[in-house]
Amino acid sequence: MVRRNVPLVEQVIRELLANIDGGDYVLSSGMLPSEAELARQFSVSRATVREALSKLEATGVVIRRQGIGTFVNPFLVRHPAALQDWFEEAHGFVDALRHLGRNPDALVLRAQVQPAGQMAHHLQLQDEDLVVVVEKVIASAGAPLIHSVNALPLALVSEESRAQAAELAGACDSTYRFLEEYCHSRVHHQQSEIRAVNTTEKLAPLLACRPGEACLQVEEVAYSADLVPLFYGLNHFRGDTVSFRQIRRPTLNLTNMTE
Amino acid sequence: MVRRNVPLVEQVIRELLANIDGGDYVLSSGMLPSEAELARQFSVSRATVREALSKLEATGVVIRRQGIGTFVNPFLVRHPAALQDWFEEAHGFVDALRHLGRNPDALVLRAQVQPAGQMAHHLQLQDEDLVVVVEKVIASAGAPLIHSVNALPLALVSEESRAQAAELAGACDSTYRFLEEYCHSRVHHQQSEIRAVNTTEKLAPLLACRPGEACLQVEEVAYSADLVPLFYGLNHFRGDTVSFRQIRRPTLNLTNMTE
DNA sequence: AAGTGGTCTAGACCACCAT
DNA sequence: TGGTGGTCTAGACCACTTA
Repeated sequence: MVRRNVPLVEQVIRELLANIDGGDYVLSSGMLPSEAELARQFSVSRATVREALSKLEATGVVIRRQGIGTFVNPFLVRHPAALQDWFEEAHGFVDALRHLGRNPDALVLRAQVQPAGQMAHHLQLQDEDLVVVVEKVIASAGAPLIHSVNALPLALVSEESRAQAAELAGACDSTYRFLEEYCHSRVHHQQSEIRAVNTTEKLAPLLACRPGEACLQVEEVAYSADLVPLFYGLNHFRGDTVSFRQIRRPTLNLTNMTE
Repeated sequence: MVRRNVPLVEQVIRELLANIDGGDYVLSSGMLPSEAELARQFSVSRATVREALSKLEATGVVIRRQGIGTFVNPFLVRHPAALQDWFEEAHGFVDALRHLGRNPDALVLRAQVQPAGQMAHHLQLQDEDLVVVVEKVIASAGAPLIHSVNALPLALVSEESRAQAAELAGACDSTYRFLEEYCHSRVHHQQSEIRAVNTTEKLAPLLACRPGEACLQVEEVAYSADLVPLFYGLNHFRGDTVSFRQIRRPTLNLTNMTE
């Protein structure tokens, strides 16, 4: 059942990524062939090549300089992990840690169905609507790194799985995977709020640190493409061992018209 | 001396933003006119309209849904501040706070020229190379919110300003502005590392909080388009009053080919 | 002057969603 | 079925950088 219709742009992106990973371009000062040349190589129009390069530029893989050329982002070559950074892609922490070369274990503390309560408004639900809650600790090399609580509206779970939702969710090592598997939904974007807080008495033993130690709190809501809230998450990261790396770029770089 | 050649795409973006701000589209379920219709209205090709919409989509202003239409992001309507969020645009904290409706004051504690020392490697300098250092506290409504130390290579400062670099930098309320004004450089992107730390004895009085309180530490290096490090910054945010909001999206959403 | 990326056009067809 | 956004083309000219 291979009914595919892979867009040309995507094929071009794959080719380019493969060549970059293969080091073909990096050798010669990191410069890629010109857009016209790539269009010839791939037998596509220049517009298609440009579309592909735009996406690669948006993710920070390449850097384009007018009048000069397109280059592989040298920062990527030095820190290849940055590409799969949690902040760059909307994926789970477990995946992110795996990409970073760590070997994470997830310990599920709790997986149950309960009323949404305080989390209701984040998910646009009523207080008494049911959600699937999974609480877990993610550890690497025996040391706990992250404590997370995720809540997902029970109504999203497909009917045939709804009865065993808690068990299935507890067995799944990522909320994202659970959504795709049992809810037929994909995360389109995610809104996060990041704060620094002092570890509470309750949380400290779970993160194996002293109460009062600084930790990062990330509160997030994931949405589908049609803006339905998919899940709410409250995560705490050990401050001394976890940090976020992020590359920010001005996306809407309008020229200054006042003069 | 108004030598402008504003790209059509940019003019279209401005028009669209103005209409969105004016609420023209929001009324009718938030849907924008179709791409073909906009092309007619602005007398440009559909490709130009699409380019403009792509940029607006990348910044989260609009959401496009195939087969349906393009919509103003309803989240923006509810939280208009998110658009100018510090995390979305590579601009200074002072600007960001102003956009958020607060009225920030910057108190300069120190503005001097000194050897780069430990900051050298972030800026790709030698330890003894000189940098312009500005230390300040940013407060809103009398309460300190942010403590920041920024260091910028003296070599970047244009020759005629170099002698008074420290004074000029201290007088400038944003490193970004200083770079544009006296270094003829623009920030292209910025790499940040975000951690949670406990406030030190030294820092606490500057942020008017108790030692040990959790605060957000953001360490960042700004680069020009040609990857020259422009400045290094070490910032501390009061944990109880400041939080970062961020919208993350998977930028490179390749379809799964394994099947 | 030659080569690069940046902008723009006019037109075509496809995939998706509503009705 | 008709309208929407998604993909793609071929060709043109401009702006910028380097030599």
